[in-house]
Amino acid sequence: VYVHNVFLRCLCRARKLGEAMQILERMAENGCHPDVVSFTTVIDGLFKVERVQDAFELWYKMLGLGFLPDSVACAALIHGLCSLGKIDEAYELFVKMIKKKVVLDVSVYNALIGGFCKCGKGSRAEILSAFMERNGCSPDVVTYNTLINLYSKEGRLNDSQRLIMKMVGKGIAPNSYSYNELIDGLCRANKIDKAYAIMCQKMEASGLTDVVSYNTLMNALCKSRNSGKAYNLCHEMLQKGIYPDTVTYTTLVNGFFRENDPEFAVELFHEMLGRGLAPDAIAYTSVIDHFCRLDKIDEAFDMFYDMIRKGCTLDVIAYNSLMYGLCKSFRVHEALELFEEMTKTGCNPDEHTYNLLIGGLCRERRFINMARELWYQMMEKGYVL
RNA sequence: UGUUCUUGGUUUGACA
Repeated sequence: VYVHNVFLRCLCRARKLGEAMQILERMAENGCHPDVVSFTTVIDGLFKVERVQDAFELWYKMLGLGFLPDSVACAALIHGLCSLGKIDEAYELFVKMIKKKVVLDVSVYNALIGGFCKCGKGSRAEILSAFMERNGCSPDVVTYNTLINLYSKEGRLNDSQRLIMKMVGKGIAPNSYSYNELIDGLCRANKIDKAYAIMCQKMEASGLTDVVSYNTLMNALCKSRNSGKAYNLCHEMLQKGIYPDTVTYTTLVNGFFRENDPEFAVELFHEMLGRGLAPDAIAYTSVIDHFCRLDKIDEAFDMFYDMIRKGCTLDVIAYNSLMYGLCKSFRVHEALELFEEMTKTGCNPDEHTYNLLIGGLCRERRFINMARELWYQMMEKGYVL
């Protein structure tokens, strides 16, 4: 079963859910009966490719076979729903569980608290974290981190710091997530020096500084047009034995493109390849986007094909970037072809897609009717121009 | 062997 489960996980991570489901079906025939772990793995995988319906069917199938979902399975279900914006359904399930007097694990609470945070209902997240205590479930480091992140994103830096003090007081040691979230909050409030100080003083002391800490600082520097300073941090991190990753490079590449140094940006991209770091969809899209802005559509397309060749999943942002570039170069027609393609491949257009296409179509009088058509389509989906 | 928390990519406008 272990081997099968590991294999299932691999398939899910490669987004091969069809195969994963087949394997799951056939396991019993091969005399290897799937367990809760097998089901949870695939259910989680289905959510990650947004197949809610299938995930639910598998969940009920699991129940039907007499399996009792454990806390990990419950958390996976709740989180899956939340990650697709179905917070109300997640909450309903949660309430049902409470009513049945099921003893909920801290990770189930955490999943729901995170869901509330993500959809902008921070106050409900706070309420829930207070509720869990009363219900006999103590918050753990993840609970605290979830709230620290919330506060940091909302700019409530004092609350973030207060929470770190509080967890220490309760004997829960803050980890790198806790501090990285705080650092990120400080950076977003333009307090980069303070963020750096905390990294050096608090994190360094407990060996918590990691690549994410540096990436966070470097991103802040790049955003404030100090990409050079960000780049210099590379040396410092290497001295500490922390190695730049794909995120580091992507951050810098974007920084230098934005500061009108495309040559160095491209050089960094190649340096990344040279170090054996595989660019992901975000790294590719960044370069594609900047090439488009520089009217280097052909180079952008080269990257796009490269990205496909490497098996990166083309997401809505990748399509949007390229379509934007095409519109900008008055190649609206090709943009519309891509639009069709993305719809066919099951990549759903978002608000940005419609805005950019309509913007592109309006630039030429002859396309004005098509613009109108898209506008109606957009409104049907509940987007606003 | 499975779940929950942190960093990087896309649209338009207003003001200056």
